[in-house]
Amino acid sequence: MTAPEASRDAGARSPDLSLGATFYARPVLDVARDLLGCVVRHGDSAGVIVETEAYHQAEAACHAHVGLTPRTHILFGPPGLAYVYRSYGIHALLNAVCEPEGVGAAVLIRALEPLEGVDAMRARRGLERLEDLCSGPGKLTQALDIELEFNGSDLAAGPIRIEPAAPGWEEIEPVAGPRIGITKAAELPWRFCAPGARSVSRPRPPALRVLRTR
DNA sequence: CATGGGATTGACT
DNA sequence: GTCAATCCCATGC
Repeated sequence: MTAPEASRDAGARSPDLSLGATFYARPVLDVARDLLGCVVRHGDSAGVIVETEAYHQAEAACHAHVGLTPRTHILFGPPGLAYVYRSYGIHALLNAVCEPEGVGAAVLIRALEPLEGVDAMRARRGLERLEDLCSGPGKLTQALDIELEFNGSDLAAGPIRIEPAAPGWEEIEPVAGPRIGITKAAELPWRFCAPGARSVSRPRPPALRVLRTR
């Protein structure tokens, strides 16, 4: 995939070991791939990112495509902020603002592998099975208690934090496919999944289905 | 000010 | 596979 060495060097870490603004200031496709394996933490719960999607103002599926509005201004702001919005009137979806300030782009966090605080996740989701807790963009925000109030918050400073991937993730080749649930620019292969992950949302990319038969 | 669409999920057929 | 639930906000009258 991308050059992991260059990405790691470019992705400066803040003192608390969260990923810093220079990590997010890069091309949104690079960030979407490099976020696989990173850890989203909020309160006592945390999970490993196993699925992302990239959005950029140049294509119509991105909220920033319409330009600068009260709703989208966060997307054009400094990289490394959280963009949280309500989807279908029901779910809060978590994004990481990317590219330099002035460019509207973000990575949607679509699925996590539960890592810590699993019982709290179960309580908030009202479900038991591990694979059902964070296997979707609306599920993971419910599991981690992420709501609209965190829109514009700093993903390095918290309260929601994204931490670097554990060693070894830079060698993992993401499975790319078309983005899910959109009608515009649906042909772009800007969805990225970690191969072998059990908590990827549906529909699973064909490449993952093959890996999981037997 | 009214309207309509959307980056979803879960229940049901 | 189909469909309803339900809310923010952009757009247009």
